[in-house]
Amino acid sequence: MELTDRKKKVLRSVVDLYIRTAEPVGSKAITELPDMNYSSATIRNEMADLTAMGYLEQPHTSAGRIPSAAGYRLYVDELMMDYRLSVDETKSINIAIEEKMQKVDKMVEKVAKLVSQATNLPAISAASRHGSACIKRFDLILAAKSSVILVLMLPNDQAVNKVIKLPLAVTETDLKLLSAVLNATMTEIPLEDFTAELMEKVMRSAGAAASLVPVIVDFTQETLRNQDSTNMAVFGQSRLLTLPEYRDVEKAQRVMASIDEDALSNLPAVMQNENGTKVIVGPENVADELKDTSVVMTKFDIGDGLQGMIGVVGPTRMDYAKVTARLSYFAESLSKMFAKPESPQLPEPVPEEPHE
Amino acid sequence: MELTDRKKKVLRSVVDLYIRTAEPVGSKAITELPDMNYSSATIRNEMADLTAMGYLEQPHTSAGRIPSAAGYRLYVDELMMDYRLSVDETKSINIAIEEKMQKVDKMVEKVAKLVSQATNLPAISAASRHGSACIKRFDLILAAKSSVILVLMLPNDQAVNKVIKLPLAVTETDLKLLSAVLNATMTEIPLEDFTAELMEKVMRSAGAAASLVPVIVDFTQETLRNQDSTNMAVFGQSRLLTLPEYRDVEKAQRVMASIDEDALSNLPAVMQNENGTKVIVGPENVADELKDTSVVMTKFDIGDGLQGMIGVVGPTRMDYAKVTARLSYFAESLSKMFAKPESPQLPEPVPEEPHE
DNA sequence: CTTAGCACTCCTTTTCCCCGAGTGCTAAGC
DNA sequence: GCTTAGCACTCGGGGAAAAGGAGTGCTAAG
Repeated sequence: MELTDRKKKVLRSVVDLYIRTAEPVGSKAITELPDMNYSSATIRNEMADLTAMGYLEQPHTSAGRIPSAAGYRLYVDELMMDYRLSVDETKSINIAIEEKMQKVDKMVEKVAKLVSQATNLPAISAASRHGSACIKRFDLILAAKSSVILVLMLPNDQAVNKVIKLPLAVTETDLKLLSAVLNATMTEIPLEDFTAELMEKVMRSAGAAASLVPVIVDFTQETLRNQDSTNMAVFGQSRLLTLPEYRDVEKAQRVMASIDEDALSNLPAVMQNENGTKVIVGPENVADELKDTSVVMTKFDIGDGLQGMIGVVGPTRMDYAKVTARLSYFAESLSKMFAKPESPQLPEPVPEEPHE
Repeated sequence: MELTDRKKKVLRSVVDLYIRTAEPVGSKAITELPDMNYSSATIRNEMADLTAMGYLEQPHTSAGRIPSAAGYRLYVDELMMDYRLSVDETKSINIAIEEKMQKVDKMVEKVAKLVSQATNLPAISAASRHGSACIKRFDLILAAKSSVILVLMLPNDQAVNKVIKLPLAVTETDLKLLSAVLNATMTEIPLEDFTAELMEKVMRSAGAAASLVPVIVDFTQETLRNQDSTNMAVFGQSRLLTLPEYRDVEKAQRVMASIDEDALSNLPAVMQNENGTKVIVGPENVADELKDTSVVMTKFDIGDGLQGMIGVVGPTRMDYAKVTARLSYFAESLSKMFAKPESPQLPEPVPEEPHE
């Protein structure tokens, strides 16, 4: 059977209405829509066809139709009208984002909260590294006779440090040498390249402070491993409960628990290879508990090799048009924000003045 | 009317049973308890008295009794039997805690998760600073001709850093001088002492690199402010939905939303002046939405002026004995864990020595 | 191809009634 | 005087039955 334009129009109407009302849509409701100059009988025939084609479902004989997963898919891919954000909406998103988000991990939490408020759905946000992290620079600071502070500089200009107690005294000159060696051999390389040979090579050229090398390498590897991990936050789970589909407590509980239990932890990885906004309709989810839950996600750029992601979780009946529009706008604004230098640069050069 | 021993015993039994069953408790159920050698009529009389005294309530005439807030209060303060943790329980808590918790903020999240799992209730955990934070040590590292890395060392050996772009070249010697000045004047002092005079004093002695001072001071203040803030995490909200009192979705939604909306953000402050475990019974909560929700909290010591707190949120009918026992054990184990030095302490900053 | 008409389905809501757990009171018993 | 057996009464919960109604598929006419 062919999917005529009229069938598409009917399908779109059914999805639109169902999104709004959460009730099965009957033929009469469709005829009452503007631009639908057919009788209910005609619509009924079309709906019967759409049901046969798998785009609609019937909860029971004497009920209206609801979209099937395939129906939603078609709707998302082809039928839904672009939702235009109102000036108010863009304004309030911008105001929300403007508030300072200093550290990336705090930012992740705040963004989740904002997105959740903007969509009235539980939101996830994450920051993860694409590609391997590396160390940009090593510094060794002599703190006292027998202890050294190791400072690792990451590509995003964050520093990680560790205090190392020494079994024997080291001179500042030793440390200079060692840090030169470290900076020459162990910077800009990914975790995988930290081989035993590399370590030996470093140790040979490390001179008096060679005994420090194993500790340093260990800590460096650990740091890189941590860097590769993803930072995720979820917010607003309770909003699920405002929706009629989650009147059923059991169902709500299952979904919320599976959100807690990291059912979504693979999303950042999934987004890696996606562009734009991705919609996962109900059964397309891998996790069983989310089979009747949809996920909409989009990514944004944090810079420094960090990849941001925001998304929401909601019922398959979710206002995809509105949600994708808002998410995209969020992502865009965030990308812009991170593109701007976050902290004010030093003021114009001032000529040194003589003083005291 | 006097609260005889028998009345207390009856009250305790009612609370115990109601905690277990979530159903109003009738006189017959009480008589069936071991150690209750009275007829149901006698118990009925006692229960009528307890109701008159305000410790019990009757949902409707022909139903059993449920404890009132006052009843729970009395139960928590005087009547409940100590719950002894089984070896299995202590073991599993210890195993859970043993997993490395490196950074304090990650730790906060993990602990919330663990507590939630151990109690089957939503858990809150927080780390907050009592008393003012300070900087333990400043380091300036010359990264390139015109950029300097500022590393602030906090008392807990965490490092915070910032890259400062310079308007003009600075020598390593300039930086040595500046960092010596900073370490001499700006370490170990709280945020409040960062006055304009202090800054001027530093600038006068800072030499060639004086233009860096404002940026450094700004960043330092910001860092200290951040340190003062409380780090909180909530986990396991969905567990509320497993309890019969939250069959009512509206109610669950209200409670969960108010947890999200920081209704609990004052808890760390409240705990400041408390010792041991604090139980807030339903209506004792300030927030209206939590009037029929109880909170149990306890604190633990992280060291370095950081105060940890863990707590759970649940129905007024909550197994206070079990929950307080588990929380206390958690707190104890965590305090112990943080008492072990995780990393060697940083020695005093040493006066600069001539080198090269 | 469209549409009015109609019989039919079956879910939802409402109503009604019964059941029984639990009560308070009274009077008898220890 | 405290305890307890007995009893009439209350009232919510639950299930069956009935009413209501939205929506369907089919047929036949336009």
